[in-house]
Amino acid sequence: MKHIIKNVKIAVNEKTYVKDPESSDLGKRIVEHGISLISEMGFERFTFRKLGNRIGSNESSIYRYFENKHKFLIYLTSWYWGWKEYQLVLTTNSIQDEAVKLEKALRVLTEPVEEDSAFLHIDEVALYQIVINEYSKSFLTKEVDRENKEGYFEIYKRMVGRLSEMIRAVHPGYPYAGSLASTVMEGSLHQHFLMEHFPSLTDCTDDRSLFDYFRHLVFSSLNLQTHG
Amino acid sequence: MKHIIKNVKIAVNEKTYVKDPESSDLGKRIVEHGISLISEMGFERFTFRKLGNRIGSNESSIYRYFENKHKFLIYLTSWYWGWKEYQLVLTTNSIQDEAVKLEKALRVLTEPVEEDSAFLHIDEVALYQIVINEYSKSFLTKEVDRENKEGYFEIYKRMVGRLSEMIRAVHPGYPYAGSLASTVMEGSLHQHFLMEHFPSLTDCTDDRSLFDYFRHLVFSSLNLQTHG
DNA sequence: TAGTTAATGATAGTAATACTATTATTTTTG
DNA sequence: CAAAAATAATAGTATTACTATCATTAACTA
Repeated sequence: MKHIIKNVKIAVNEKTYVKDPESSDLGKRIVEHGISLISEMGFERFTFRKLGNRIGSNESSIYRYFENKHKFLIYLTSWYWGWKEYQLVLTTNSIQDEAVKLEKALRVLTEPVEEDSAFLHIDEVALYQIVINEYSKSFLTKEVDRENKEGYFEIYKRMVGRLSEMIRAVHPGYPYAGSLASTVMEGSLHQHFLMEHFPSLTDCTDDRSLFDYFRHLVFSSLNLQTHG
Repeated sequence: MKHIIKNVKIAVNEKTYVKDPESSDLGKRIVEHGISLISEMGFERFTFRKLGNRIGSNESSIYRYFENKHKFLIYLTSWYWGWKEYQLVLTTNSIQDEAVKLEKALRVLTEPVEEDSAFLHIDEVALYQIVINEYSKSFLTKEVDRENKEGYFEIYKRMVGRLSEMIRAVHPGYPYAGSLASTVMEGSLHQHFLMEHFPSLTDCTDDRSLFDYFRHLVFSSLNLQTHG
């Protein structure tokens, strides 16, 4: 991913952290090794104590950055969606043809995640694995309504909104733009998971076929031929 | 739900329990109140100790039925999918027209869950809420491959298989029958969740529109008009 | 440069969780 | 009625998810 603007910072809801991890070296190491630890051992087994050990720092210091591991997960996944949104806007912005724009958006959402050299302490590929395996856990909770009110899922929601706008632009009369957009967003993560763990439940074998599937799904829903 | 055959028992993988909860009164009370407790407080906050307190029984007794709460969740959700599969087979079996059959299958998957008087100790409506809110957590783990090998997700997989068969029967040349089937299975739970917690991300407002959305999605993917 | 403040680290402690083990009591069954 | 099976009671362990306090180090300021 190449950036036009240098020194971009992905903005994440300030309520997800106690102290901005971007503001210090320790904060960045928490994020960096938090990503690797969660992707290695999974969110359930991950603890701040283990993370402290890994970075040679103290559990209590991590609590000064994040209230608990749930908030930490929301921080990380929000960062991911903010980063993806940035890519989405950047790649689709200049496209005039609405169908081509929508197709490009689907490509951004399904294509393999690559390292972004603009954020040295963040391993986007590992973070993507976390999003695939853990993102649902951030909202499948009893606190979801309160946390939603507090804005923890704003970026994701904005992204679904952008995608449904693009769908509506291609076919203004289609009545399920929001549902289709959220199906694609969630579905692409799910199909990725199935590719890795339940290959018999999907026909997708790589990112290319994943894209083809969703392109076909969306464009036939909109009664259009694909542009590939 | 009316049953043709009386005394049906939903078969769940025996490895999910230590002792079959259907085999005793205590077992049934564990299942009955386990469902209500999990749906009330969510899976994270649910513990065997709390369940023991609620049913006036002992924590250690519950461990004689289920190894841990994760296995308990897999038991409950497997039961749900087994029950749904039974309905799916029963309602679609006699239908000759493949498109009508597929449509009926989508209806079974999206229609509101009703109490089934054949299983007195199971509150299917509450169980459906558990499936919506917690099912993903049963496979989004680091143990998923081992547990998949041990057959914990067989019923769900069989159900996706049945649905993809129906899709293929309607349109043999369609190359994404498995992906479409798994998208519908997971997507219908997800859209239900969105209806309750993120209404701005979906156009579905009730089970009727949920069905309409998925019918349109599936049938336009297969280049067919709907039969409604 | 000393003094203050801020950041981090070390240590301890608590309540709850997720169990295991042992023994006692009750219920079922032959 | 005795033996076996099921359940209950109690206790105990390691870990988790924190909170609190105090010590140390780094940074910045008068």
